This record gives sequence, C-alpha cells and structure tokens, in this order.
Amino acid sequence: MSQDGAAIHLETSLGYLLKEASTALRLAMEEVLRPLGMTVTHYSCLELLAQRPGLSNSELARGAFVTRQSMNVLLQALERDGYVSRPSQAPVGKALPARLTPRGRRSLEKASRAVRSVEVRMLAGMTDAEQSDALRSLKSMVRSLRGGV
Amino acid sequence: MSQDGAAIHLETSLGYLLKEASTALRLAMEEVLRPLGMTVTHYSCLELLAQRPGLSNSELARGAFVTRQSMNVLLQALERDGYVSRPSQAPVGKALPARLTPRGRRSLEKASRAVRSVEVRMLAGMTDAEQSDALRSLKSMVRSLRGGV
DNA sequence: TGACTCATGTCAGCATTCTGACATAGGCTC
DNA sequence: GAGCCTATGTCAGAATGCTGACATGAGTCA
Repeated sequence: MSQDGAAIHLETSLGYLLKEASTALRLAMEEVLRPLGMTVTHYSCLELLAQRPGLSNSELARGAFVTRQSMNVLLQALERDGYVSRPSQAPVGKALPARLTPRGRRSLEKASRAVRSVEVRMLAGMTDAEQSDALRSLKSMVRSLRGGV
Repeated sequence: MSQDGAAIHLETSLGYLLKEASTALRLAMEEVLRPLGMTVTHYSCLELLAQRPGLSNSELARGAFVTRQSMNVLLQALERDGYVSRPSQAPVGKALPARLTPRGRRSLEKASRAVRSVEVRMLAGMTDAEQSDALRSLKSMVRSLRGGV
C-alpha cells in the first residue's frame, strides 16, 4: 500500500523532520539504555546532576523537559534506590538540592558511554560546520517558539 | 539556585538541543490544538490521511511516530466518532485502508490552520537558506540513527 | 503442498507522563 | 503586618503510549 511516491509536503516540513529526528534519537537512546535498566529521563536526570550538582526537583524537571510532578516520581525512586540524595530540610525556601551518590555516579558512567556512542553515530555524516549550523538553527526555533502565541 | 553560569556541554550538545526544540514544538502545538480538543498524534493522523488517503493503521503509525498499537486505539476512536472510515473487509491482506470522512476533513481544516501558525512562528527568524540547511542536517541525523547499532 | 518468514490488526497489561489540586516558603507592594 | 503573586514539593487520578502476545493473510522456497 502507498507505494505512490507522491510528493507530499510532509517531507519538506521542518516541524515533521524535527519530530522524526527526535524520535529516532529517543529510540536509539532507549535501545542502548534499556540493557542498563535506565530510561531516557532517568539518564537525563543523572547527567544533569553530574553537571550541575544541587539542582532542585523543579530545575531538573525543566532540564529534562518533563513536568516537576513526573520528575518528582523519578527522584523519589532514585533516592529510594540510593542513586541520589536530598536533605530532609530545605536550606532555603522549599527547594531541596539533589546530589549524586557514589552509586549514582557509577551508574551514570556506563550510561554516558552508551549515550555518547549514539550521539557520535548521529553526527557521523556531518561536518563541524554543519553541526554548528544545525545547532544555531535549533536554537533559533526554540527562541521563536518560546513566549507563547 | 543554580545561578552559576557554568559552561556545561549540554548547551552545545546537538542531541540535547534536538530534544529541547522538539519539546518546544510539541508544547506549542498542544497549546493551539487543545482548544480544538485534539492531540498532536490525533492531528498527525488526520493530516497524514488528508495527504495520503488509504493509508493503513500500521502506515499511519509509522508516519506519526507511534506504535501501531497506539495508532489502533486512536483510529478506533476516530472511526467511532465519525472522523475516519475503514472498510469492514480488507481489499488485500489484512491492511484496512482508512479515509477521512467529510467531518474529519472539516475538523482537520481548523487544526491545520492552527498548526501552520505554529510552524510559521518557528521559522520566523530563519532565512530560506537556513531552513534548507536545517532540513538537510535533520535528514542526515535520521539517516545515521536508523539501522541499529 | 507444506514450512517458513514477514507484516498486519487487535487485545491486554504496564509504564510513563500529564493535568488538577493543595499546602507552604519567599518576595513584593501597600 | 496584611495581602498578593510566584515558585516549589507533593499527592491523586487520568491520559497516552509502550511491550507482550496472538491470530491471520500473503509471499517465498524447497
């Protein structure tokens, strides 16, 4: 079915391509993270904490592009399993700064290698200039889309 | 918290930017589709059927980047509500070619306008050349990511 | 013809994320 | 200080998508 090579503007829609690319990336990441028993959000949370120790739940949620409710569920599980630690009392306000435990750091190392291999593969056919252009284009799109209608 | 402007390589990771951009696009689409009682996948399905009448459930799933199981749930709802029609018997094999009903077409028109406005906004700050470059970059990434490890 | 492989439609159960809601902490203005 | 707004953490329920599984239809090959 649908072997008609009809020229459809979906193929030239940047929005559609963006979704296609991010889906391909997500699937590739899930594929390498699954053997480690880790989801993409799970990995994102650990990676964020490694790079910015002390992030709060809400900040992690924004960094991983999920709601703070979703991140809270994940954080509680990570804390229960000993990958992350949070103080019982907030040093200021209500925000609880989270940090990786040694176990969390070890877990992240393997995941980082796996994810890095995916990113390397993704960039395989692109020159440095093309990567810079793509980076700039994506940033422009994000800027334009933010800030409501 | 985290006012440290630490230079982190997340900001220069094409994978991270890709996720950020696609999230921003998805949120913007959800925002304009919600008043119409439509989800992004819902809209994608109708748009695909408008451009390629007769697509099967599995083909729609691939086009909308979800599993055929998920698309099946959606298609059954769309069929029940009179937006889409499928024959009770498969003309060949098991694939049931789906088509928009007049009601489905009317529903799609409003959604298309809304989504188009989002895409226009997204491309606002980019020249045609930049858009072409971005398109090519995204296609390259998809190519590289497909085909397993 | 029969065995094998592949794609499809579909059902069931599970995982993940979301929306809605509430209480609390801090900053701001009057 | 009182009132207001915003941000945060958290709980509960709903929506959405996924994996696993099964049966069916078509093509391939011995």
